[in-house]
Order: sequence, then C-alpha cells, then structure tokens
Amino acid sequence: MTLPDGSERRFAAPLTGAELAAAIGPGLAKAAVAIKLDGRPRDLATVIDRDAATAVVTLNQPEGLEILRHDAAHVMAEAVKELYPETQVTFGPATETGFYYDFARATPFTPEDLERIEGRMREIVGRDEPIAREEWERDKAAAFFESIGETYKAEWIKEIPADEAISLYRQGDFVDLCAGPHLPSTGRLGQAFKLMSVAGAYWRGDAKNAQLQRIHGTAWATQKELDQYLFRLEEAERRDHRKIGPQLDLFHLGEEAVGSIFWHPKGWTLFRTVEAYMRARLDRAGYQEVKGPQLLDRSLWEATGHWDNFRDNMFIAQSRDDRVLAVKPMNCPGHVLIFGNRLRSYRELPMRLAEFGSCHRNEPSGALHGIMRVRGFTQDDAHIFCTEQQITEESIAFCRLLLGIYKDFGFADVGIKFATRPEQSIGSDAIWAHAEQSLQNAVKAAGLDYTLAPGEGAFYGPKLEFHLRDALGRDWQCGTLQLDFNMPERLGATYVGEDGGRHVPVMLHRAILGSMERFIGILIEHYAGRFPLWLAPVQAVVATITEEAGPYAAEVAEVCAGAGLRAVVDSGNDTINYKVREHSLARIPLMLVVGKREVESRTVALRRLGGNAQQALALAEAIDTLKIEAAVPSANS
RNA sequence: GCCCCGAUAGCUCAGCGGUAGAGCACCCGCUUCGUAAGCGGUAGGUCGUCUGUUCAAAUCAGACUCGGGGCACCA
Repeated sequence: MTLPDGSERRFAAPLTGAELAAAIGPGLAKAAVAIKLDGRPRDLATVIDRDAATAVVTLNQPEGLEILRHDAAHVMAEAVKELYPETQVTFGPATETGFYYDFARATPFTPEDLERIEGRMREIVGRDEPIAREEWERDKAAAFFESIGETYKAEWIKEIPADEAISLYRQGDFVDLCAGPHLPSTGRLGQAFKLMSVAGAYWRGDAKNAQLQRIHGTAWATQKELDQYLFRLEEAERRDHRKIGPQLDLFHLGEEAVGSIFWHPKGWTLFRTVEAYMRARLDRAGYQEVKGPQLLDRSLWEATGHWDNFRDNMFIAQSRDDRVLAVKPMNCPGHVLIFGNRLRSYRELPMRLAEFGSCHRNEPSGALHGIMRVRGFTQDDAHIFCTEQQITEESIAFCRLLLGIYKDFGFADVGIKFATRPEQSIGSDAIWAHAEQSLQNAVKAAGLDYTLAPGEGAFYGPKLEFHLRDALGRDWQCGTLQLDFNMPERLGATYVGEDGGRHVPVMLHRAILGSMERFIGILIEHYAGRFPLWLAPVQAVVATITEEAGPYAAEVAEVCAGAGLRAVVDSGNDTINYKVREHSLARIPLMLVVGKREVESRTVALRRLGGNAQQALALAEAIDTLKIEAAVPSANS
C-alpha cells in the first residue's frame, strides 16, 4: 500500500480499510470514516486485495464531511420512512453546508413534522445501526424497489450506466439505492445536525416533472461547527439588505411596483455616487457614454432573435398606431444600431460604447429577491467593437479596469471562471477556437487564475465570469466579458478595413458591477450598512449640544458642503446621548459635535462611528482632514 | 410559474372565537443637557383583500394579493 506521504506498507493478506487504519495507528483507526483507494472514496469495510494508493479519510477532510452529510440524508430518509411509511424516497445528496432529501408524499410536511423527524433521527443515531453495502443484480434491484413501492428508485436504476455496479446500503430496516461510501454505522453521524426547512423541488430538476418535497438540513463534524454555521446564518440575516435598506431609509419595495425599487433620497445618493465613480473610471478608460431608446420596435427584436426566444420575459407595449414595441431587456441592440448608424472605419476601432442602461425583464415572480433580483434595473453595460486582433488587448485592459474597481469598492478576493463553447452554439469551429484562445490569452496575460467552466459559455461566444467574495465569504457573480461574433452581423454593422473591404466587427459584451441595484445590495450586505466614507450617503452629522450652538452648527455644515462633504445638521431638542445613539444606529461615519466650547473656540469635537473617543479639532483643520479621507478612490488608474 | 410558510399601529411584536394591546418612532409640552435612549402627554389600526362558517371572526375555512424559504428561471 502506498500512503499519502509516499511511504509504503506491505501486508501479507487482504485487509479492510478499517484494519489498514488500525495498522497505521489507533488514533487514526478511531477517527477514520472511510478510505480512498487510488483516489476513490470507499467504505471502511472495503476489502483491499491488491496493491493500491490508499488514504484514510477522517472528518477533518472535506471528503469525510461530505460522507457524514450524505449519511445524515440517509438517516433522515430512514426516520421519514419509519414515521410516514407511505412516503417514497427519491434522491438525497450532501450539499455545501449539509444535505437534503427529496420525498414524494401526497400530504405536505409541516414544521411540526420536521421536529418529529429530527427527533427520530437522533434516536436512529443513538441506535448506532451498522451500515452495510450490498451489490445487487440490476433487474433484481429494480424489481425490489418496485415491490416496496419505491418507483422513483426503480426508475433511477434504469438510468445508471450499464458498466456501473448497483449498490444498496442497508441500515436497520432501511435500504437505499446509493453509490456510497458511507460511515460504518449511524452512531458515527453524531448529533451536530439540524433540519432547516421544507421546500418544493422538481423530480430530476425539471419543471415538467412531479414536484417533490425537499427537506433541507445542515450537518457538521462537531457541535461547535454547527453553532458557528448557525451564527453565520444569523449574521447574514442581520446584514440582509432587505432589512438594512429600509432601516437606513435607502429605499423601499412596494406592491404598487412589484420588482422595482423606490429609491429614497439617501439610497439614490448612494446610487449616484457609485454611478459617478463608474462614469469617471469609464471616461478615463476610453469609453464613450451613450443612451439608447427604452422602447424599441418589434421588428428589431425579431432580428435579434429575442422575439422568438425570450418574448415571455419582455414587457410589451403598443403605440397609438398599433405598432408593437418592447421595453428593452438589454442594451446591446441599441449599441449595435448606434455603431452601425453609419459606415465605420477601422481607425475608429476599438469603439467602446457605454451606457448606464435601464433594462426591464419580466422575471417570474418566484425569482424576485429584494433589490438583488428585480424587474427593472440598471446595467453598467458597455460594448466594445473591435477587430479580431484587438480582442486580447481589450480583454486585458478590461480585466485590469475591473480588478481596480472591485478593489476600490473593498473587494480584493475575485474569482474568475472561463466558460467555453456550449453544446448549442453558432459559429464555426475556427472562430470558436480563436475566440477561446484570445480570451484565455487575455486572462493569462493579465496574470490571473481562473477555473474552467466547460460548456457554460453563451451560445454566441465564450465568456469570463468574475465572482467577488464578500465579508461573509459568499460569492457573487458581477462582472462578465463575453465575445460575440454574431449580433453585429445580424444587425448589419460593418466597418471598412485597411484593405478597403467591409468587415463585421467583433463585439465584446462587458459589465463590471452587473446590475447597479444588485451591486448596491451586495455593498449593503458586505459593509452591513457601514459604508466607507466616500460611499456613505450622509457622511457627517453636525450635532448640537444645546440650542445656542445652532447657528454655529449651520455654519459648520455649510463649510462641509463647500468642501464636498455630505453633511446634515441635527439641532433638535435632544440630549447629546440620544443623538449619538441615533446617528450611530444610522451608521453615520462622522459626528461633528458642537457645544458652547466649540462655538467659542471655533472647533468641532469629532467622533467616528465605532469609536468612543472624541477629537477636538479646529474647524478648518477638521475639514481639510475629512476632505482627504472622503476622497473618491481613484487608485492605480 | 410551482411547493411550503407568513401578513395585527411607521418599526419590533403580544393577543389566537366574546367590545383591538405594549415598547420604540411621529406630534405637543417640560427640560438646555458634553458623547449609545431625560420626563410627561396627545394621536395613531374596518387586524393584507374578498367570500364563507358562527348568535359572535384579528382568531376557524377558502380564494386572491404581497412577502419569506426553496425549485424552476436568470437571454
């Protein structure tokens, strides 16, 4: 046997995984939950009868935890079958944080049922039932599941490739079709699990199939990890933009405009700050801002292919003379029309047309989520028209711009996915090869790591997806860069090349923030509403201690405004304690407190959010400092 | 769109068949205060909407609307 550290062990006779672990050490034998044979996870009971690369899997490894979670799904299924024998079990895998199992049952599970099931699961763990693997002959297995009324399982067996063994796992009276591996017994699951919710899910993920009931749970190796996970969920809830947004008076959502946002003055200030920053960055990067029409004629959408494929997601309107128009769901057709409005020269390329494009998509009601997924939103969209030779250079420049912008917003951890040609696509092999190569060169030349997402590109071209990681470790896909060899041609956009002939330009679709609304939602959650100074809608509150400081407070606010700081006065009849509390809860970054002393000495007492110290500063000095601190980052550009 | 859960004052929530409650916020007084809630008072709700059951419905049932958790969707 070869062990992970490269050492070798010789055994005279075949032995089980458990025996192997015991031979290495008693501590390992106790911690072992599975083994790996030539890289493949196997049960501890597996008999090793040949030379192999082996490794003992414990709960400290991701594979071990995955096995534990998969086991939790089985234990839950066993509990459900004991409590509700008429239920069919269908499919139950491990997930990132736990597990789920999809059940087919006429009556819905209630929250009380979940409590019962969880209780029974704890009993099953207490029973410590041995878990045993059995290999069955295919037809027998199918007949067996039919006979016990598990028709979904019987159907599933038919899908398993012919060269794969049909394995069943037995624990107590419960038998499940499963590839494994599993823990040696139910007791090893431990008690660090919790059922979270019940939800609908379609059989095999297809909305045309029957809807099953999915029970979600979370499971961890230790109680401590479970507690930490639950705490993270609470933290996410505390940061929820749907709660913080209205609380900080940034926006509200209402029945009168489902899927659209009512931006309040403070929220809109934030929006405009983000927009102004982006506009400045794009201007410097050689983009030209445009504004396309909101409503476009049906014939255009027919030409782009939207009318046939995506009409359900578009808002359709009608003019007085019965022309049918659609509210634009995206900006690219408008940009192609601007490009193609006259014949272009190669000298004009690359042409980068940018737009804070207001788009509407008639999303299914179930897809809506706060300001993150809405029906009316604004893209920081741009389309770069260029030659094939310019693709790499433009892509590199885009990656640099994007990373610099993310950094300014406080996101340093960015993941990149490279999505290649999907099964259904248009364009020749040569063009695809060239397009993929160009994009790949660009990421490499920019010195960036990426993971491959084979077959996940757009039908018209490969794409890069940029995911940023927030303060809670969650990933958000925001930026994208897509190559398109198709739409300019469809809409008849051409340029005259050096050779005097007409050519179709390549189009790069690109966005950095994605949707302004969604990005602001991400910012709210990332910062838990405590925005960096340059983004804070209200940067400073000038608060009086007594009424007589009112005129001076107004003067301080005036000076702030003159310095470009967003400041408001609070000269209300409240104690300073009350004001400090209120403005702290409102996450105002700076408080400039003025009382008798400050009026007389023309100073301010500066208090920063999160601190409890005050700093007495001369007014002019304070403003100079804060002005620098509040500067919009323009970093490395 | 589909499944489950929810909706009581601006906010957070109690009440769960028998005449709508609390705290905070708003408004009005008093207080003029030195860094996370000073004191008092007024006002505020056809209990999401509609239909039904009942002598009686915020409370029970159904439908609808909106919201939440998922699934599907995300050009």
